Amino acid sequence: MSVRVRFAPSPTGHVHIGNIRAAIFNWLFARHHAGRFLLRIEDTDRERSTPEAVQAILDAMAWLGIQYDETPLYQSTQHPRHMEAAESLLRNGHAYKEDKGGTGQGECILFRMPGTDMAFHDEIKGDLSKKAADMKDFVIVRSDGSPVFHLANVVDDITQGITHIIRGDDHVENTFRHVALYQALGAPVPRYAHLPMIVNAQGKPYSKRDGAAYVGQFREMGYSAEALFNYLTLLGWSPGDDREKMTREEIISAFTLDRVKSAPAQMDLRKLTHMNGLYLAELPLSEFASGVRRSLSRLDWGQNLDEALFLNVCRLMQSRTPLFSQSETWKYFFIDPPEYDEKAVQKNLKKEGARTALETIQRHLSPSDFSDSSIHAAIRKAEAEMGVGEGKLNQALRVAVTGSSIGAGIYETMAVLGAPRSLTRLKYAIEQLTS
RNA sequence: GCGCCCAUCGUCUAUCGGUCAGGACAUUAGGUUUUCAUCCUAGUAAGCCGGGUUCGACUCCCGGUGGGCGCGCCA
Repeated sequence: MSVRVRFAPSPTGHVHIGNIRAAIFNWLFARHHAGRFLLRIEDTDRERSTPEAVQAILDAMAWLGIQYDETPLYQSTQHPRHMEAAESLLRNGHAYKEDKGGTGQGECILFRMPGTDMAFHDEIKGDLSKKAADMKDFVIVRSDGSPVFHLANVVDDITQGITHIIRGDDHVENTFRHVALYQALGAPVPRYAHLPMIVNAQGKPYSKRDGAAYVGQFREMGYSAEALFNYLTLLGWSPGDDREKMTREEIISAFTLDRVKSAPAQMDLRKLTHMNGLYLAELPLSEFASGVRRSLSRLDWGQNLDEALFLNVCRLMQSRTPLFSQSETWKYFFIDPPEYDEKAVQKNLKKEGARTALETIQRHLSPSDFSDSSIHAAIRKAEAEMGVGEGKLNQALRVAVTGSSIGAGIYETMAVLGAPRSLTRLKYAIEQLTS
């Protein structure tokens, strides 16, 4: 039988990283087995479900390249089927009506657990079982006539012909109920696989309070979809060898449920960031540029930048940019005069000999020949004239021209900046910032 | 409280009874470079505890401890 899996989020807010990881694992499983990956929007909670949240789910999936097969199923359209199932359970004695009282809400429908011990095989956790005494009957239809999650979820999975249910660890206990429902409904029980949770440094479920927790946030922070996808894949799973940075095809072909761990995994933003840097570095310039543009567009100085200059800056900075959002430190390339970092100025410019050094450099620099190699040569001459070692003048020059003590090679930086701007800044620094 | 699950460097992980317990991130020290980053080299760093089983346990079993999840007319 061919594999059919699904991602069944409820559209009640942003897309949590743990949820999207479940989607990724389902998708990987489907692709590995040449099966189908379906999307079901569990929008029965009318109070909390919103169209915006549905869109957020669609956006997150599209961004990460998790394509679903077939038309998405909206759970709210399945109400008749849910009720039909409840009626049939009522008829054959697997369910009964009762007024649980207390709040005077009237009668609801409860599912009658079989009263026997239960067991199922989890593809990740192995054989799991539970004693009859530890399982209670549960509500499947509220007194207001609406179906509860357990019923709707199982009925929809039957409707969609789901063969494998891959979901978060927090659903393990529900599985006994769901298996009983399948059996009472006379449907074949699917295979189950429960993914370990993603936790924070305290071992608690990873939440928005631990930094970024939603897919949209990672995107805003400048992570690339491929890097996030790859990293998430490594949380609770590994290919079995030392590979980490892998292409999608490699992951698909290596992905099996028996290699998924059952212990919770802690999110490590530093490792994600490192991996992101590897991905950004190998992006075609145009793609890197568009990621940066997206990030910069939020800044007051980041819009309508000179295209040729922008591309040159991207080319220069790409290999040292671990996050798109780090481009916010590139302001000095575009805005004159640059913002001078006080500490850098104190350390490199306000010192004995700085003025003379910069003046010497100024004399050797030729506005008509401003390639990085000729700038390089000019600096070497200045150093020779002053009797200092190679590279000794670089930092002072860097601070004078960019205002910052960090950046790409200063010769390349100046070449990108161009002679007029570089020389103007140098002149300004000599006159105003040295002492 | 009851039930279920989990446990290898700080973190993510490899190991499916015999390994100097490997890799990656982070970290430390060098090197390259012009600062930062990249890159290269090297280093520090792990089997929760206690019992068994076995010629031999990180690996299998039991107990303990710790942690997580569940116990809704939420999903």
